[in-house]
Amino acid sequence: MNIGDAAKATGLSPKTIRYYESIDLVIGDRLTNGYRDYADAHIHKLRFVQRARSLGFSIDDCRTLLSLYEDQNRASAEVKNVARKHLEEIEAKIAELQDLQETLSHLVEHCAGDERPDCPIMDGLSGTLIEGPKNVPKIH
Amino acid sequence: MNIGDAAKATGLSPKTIRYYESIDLVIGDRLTNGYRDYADAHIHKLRFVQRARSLGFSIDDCRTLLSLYEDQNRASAEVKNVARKHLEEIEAKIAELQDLQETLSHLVEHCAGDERPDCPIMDGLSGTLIEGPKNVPKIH
DNA sequence: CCTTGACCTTCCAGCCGCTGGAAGCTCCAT
DNA sequence: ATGGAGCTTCCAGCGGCTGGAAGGTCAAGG
Repeated sequence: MNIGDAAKATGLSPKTIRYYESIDLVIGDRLTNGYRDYADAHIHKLRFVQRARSLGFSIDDCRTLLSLYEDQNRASAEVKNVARKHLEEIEAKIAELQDLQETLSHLVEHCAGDERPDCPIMDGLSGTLIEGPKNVPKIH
Repeated sequence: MNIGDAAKATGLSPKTIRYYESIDLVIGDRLTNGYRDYADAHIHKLRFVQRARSLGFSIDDCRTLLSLYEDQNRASAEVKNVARKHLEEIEAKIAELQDLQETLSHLVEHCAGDERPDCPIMDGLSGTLIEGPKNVPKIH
């Protein structure tokens, strides 16, 4: 199976599959013409990574999870640790965003939103009303 | 006021202040020795940006907000639009993360987390249990 | 047999918002 | 005069891809 079909089978883009190879995450075979070739085992791994990524696991976590996936003798505790740590990060992130949401929604609610220049949002940003979280979140 | 003091006064790092200059966001004066020099107006702008960033506004939003900040005749509606749009992004992000949280916490809860290899988390990642969001979030 | 076009290959650059580090300059206190 | 702190510029790297250029390969149709 060449990379285009592998892409369709996994929900990843060919670019992403090549990228995963370049970082030694999932490496397919090669045909004599230089084309990549993916067997079922590769497809399973790629799909595994796709799912882990869609749950927000980092590439590094995926690496760990893949090696546990391959390991017949793994302890489920190891998997659970990785997942729980990630879950905690997500929960922390949610809390952080909820803080922002609260501050912002207060500001937005109190802004008339008309043609006049007076604006509590601007006042908030100019003044010392805001004591937000230290780490600025990124929205993507 | 040189860049180090400006950094202390604004909560930004000197690096960040230089970066903001490099992207034409906030530009200070220069002394004859080449050192940057910041007056009160610059400090206010930098602090404004610092607060906007800590609320999660993008640099581009900051650019817009700064120009509204400078504009005596702005309509508060314009500010409100920027803020509301950002608020909506935050809310969308929260919803997305809550989806992940739910999926992940189910998986984690059902994993024994002992020395045996059987693991519902792995089953979830290998199988088709997960139909997560399309856009993978980033946690930072 | 030749062309077309879809696929494949590699490599380099860019996204965001900084941050680290190197190399070199200036200033101030001793 | 010297040392060290702080300033300057420039380049590279973080994560996780994505876009695009330049070129090789393959299968179908004329």
